[in-house]
Amino acid sequence: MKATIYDVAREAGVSIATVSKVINAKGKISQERREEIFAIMERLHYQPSVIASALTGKHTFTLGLLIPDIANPFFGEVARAVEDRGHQLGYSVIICSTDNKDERIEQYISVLKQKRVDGIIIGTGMENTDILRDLGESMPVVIIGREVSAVSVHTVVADDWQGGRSAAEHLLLLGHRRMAVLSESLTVSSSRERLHGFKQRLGEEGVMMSERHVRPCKQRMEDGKREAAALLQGSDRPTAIFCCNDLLAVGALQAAKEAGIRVPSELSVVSFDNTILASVTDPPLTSIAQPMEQLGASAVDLLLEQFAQEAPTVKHRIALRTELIVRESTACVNLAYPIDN
Amino acid sequence: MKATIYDVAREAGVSIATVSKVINAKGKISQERREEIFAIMERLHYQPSVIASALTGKHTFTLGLLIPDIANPFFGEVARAVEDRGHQLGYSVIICSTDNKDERIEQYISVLKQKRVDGIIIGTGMENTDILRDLGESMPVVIIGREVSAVSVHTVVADDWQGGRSAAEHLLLLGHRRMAVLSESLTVSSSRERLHGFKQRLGEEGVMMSERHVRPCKQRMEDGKREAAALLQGSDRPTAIFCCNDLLAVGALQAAKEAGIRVPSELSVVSFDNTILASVTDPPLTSIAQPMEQLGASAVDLLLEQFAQEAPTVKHRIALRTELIVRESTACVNLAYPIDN
DNA sequence: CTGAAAGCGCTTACAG
DNA sequence: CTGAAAGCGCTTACAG
Repeated sequence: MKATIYDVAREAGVSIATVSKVINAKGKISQERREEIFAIMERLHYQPSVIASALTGKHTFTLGLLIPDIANPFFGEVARAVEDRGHQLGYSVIICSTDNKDERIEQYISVLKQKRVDGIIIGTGMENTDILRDLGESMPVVIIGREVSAVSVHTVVADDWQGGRSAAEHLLLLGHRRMAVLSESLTVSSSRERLHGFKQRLGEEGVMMSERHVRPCKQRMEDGKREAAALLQGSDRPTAIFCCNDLLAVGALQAAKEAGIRVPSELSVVSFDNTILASVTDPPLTSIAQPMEQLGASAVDLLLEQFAQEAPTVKHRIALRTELIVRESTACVNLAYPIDN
Repeated sequence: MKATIYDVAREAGVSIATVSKVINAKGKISQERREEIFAIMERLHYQPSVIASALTGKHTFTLGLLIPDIANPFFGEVARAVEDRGHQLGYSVIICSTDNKDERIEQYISVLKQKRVDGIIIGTGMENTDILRDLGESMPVVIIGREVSAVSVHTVVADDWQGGRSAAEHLLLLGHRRMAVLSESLTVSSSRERLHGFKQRLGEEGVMMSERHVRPCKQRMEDGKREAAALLQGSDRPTAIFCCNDLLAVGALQAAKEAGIRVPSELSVVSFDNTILASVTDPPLTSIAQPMEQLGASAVDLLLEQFAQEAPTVKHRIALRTELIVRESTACVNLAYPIDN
């Protein structure tokens, strides 16, 4: 049988209260006793039960992580960062892939509450933000990777606006003037910000994009491919496309290939996220890197911070800088290739 | 405050035992009482505490999943499958990325034990298999994706041997005779099996591979690239390479590109796993697909099965069929390109 | 510095 | 069909 605190106490000839104190480094216990008790715990392979101590009001040392899909490389990397920071600090993480479905979200939240997790990190989209509001009132929460302005919670995001600007900046420097954007759904704040930053930077140089050059897509690769194909057959074909995530950029690459348009000599492509996908395509993608490690780590820190304070405090919003990673999908506008038919 | 079983009992004018029985559908409770109590639970938003019921000897409804790295797309997909099957059956999963380090493995196992998870799925490599043996004796365990023959535990794997044969078969049909392999570390059983199946099928057609055409690599892409580059500069350059995972194949593609060798016209590449990476490269990779969903689901089923039976039973070993997915990285040996210098 | 006792929110024989 | 009571393995005032 597994040893309990009673076994340790009996063996040491003390009360379980004393053992509990040495385990938790509370109260004053004489040095000798402490060492003796540690020795006994070791000998009996005693491991305190997290279950029992959680029931007594302490933490479960478990966190919930809600994301759209753990199989998506971007969220996989974020999850790894959350896991690592949590592990360092003594917390485990339960993964919850929601597919952005409110129903799954509510199911998962209900389970996490029943398991009394200490806090929840939310990286998933949802229709009904009331879910979030209620949740935020009943336990520590932090949102990662997006804004939900309707609700007041701690938030950590990449600086999407600045990322969009960097993408524009890079392309402008390469001489591009006729550009297009493959964006995600514009109901997502991060997509809006990326687009906004991109357009704004263009505007500063007097460069305008026609509305039909801005194409919102669903998350998937095929969508990116289809929209990019449409973009590439117009007579005012863009010389550069800014894609709001790596998957979309892969689609753009494929569309260009099918249309017989070479990247980067005839078309530059900049993507966003810089997941492993960006380094695997041909050509490898120039991409705006999100600091996924920091994103995950900060989210955990912000969450644990809330355990400490009793009163609800002002909600933080952390925006982390993105970084332009130049690979081979971008080049100077090449005038040798006429772009007007 | 959150409602407890006492609140429900008081409200219903019954004992907590009765409430407990209706929650767990145990014993005989009159239909009326049952319905009345359900109504009250609903009204009070009562949710039973998993913590408390776990302490009383019941399940925690939580599983541990040990894998090398959740950020690796292959394991991301497996994790998603495990999560989904678990969720269906009422279980949550805690992710544990081990980096294949025994130290991390032991830390995680210790945490999982303290949290009294109901079982552990192991998809990670380890040096010291004693860890596994001990673990298997103290709680339900299933190994996924590899064999650890030294220890008797339930196992679910892809049929790696058959997968290796399929790869060989495909290449033979395309007329290839001079082939090479980029394998993972041969200490991993699945790699050995893939290689073995591949060689064996070749042998059946009287095709031999020289020893220097079999190159074990570490997991990483750069490794694959370096080894492939070495392979491609010999005078007896292979016309086809079988890569034991997608990442290695990406490396091979890159090496070929740098050497100015075209895929598939001058070199065919077959990979293994069929993760998202295989569909994103240029050309997209012909790959031996592992049934990742089934792998995950079967692992969960095999684990839960163990909760039912008291006595340790014969250990199962499930090998799931792989499937050849033909994309554009393979083609007939092209005699137009002389391969001998 | 140490311990007795109550309590966390449940489940499970057992008795009626 | 229903309930009283013990117990799961801890922590926490409180008293000494």
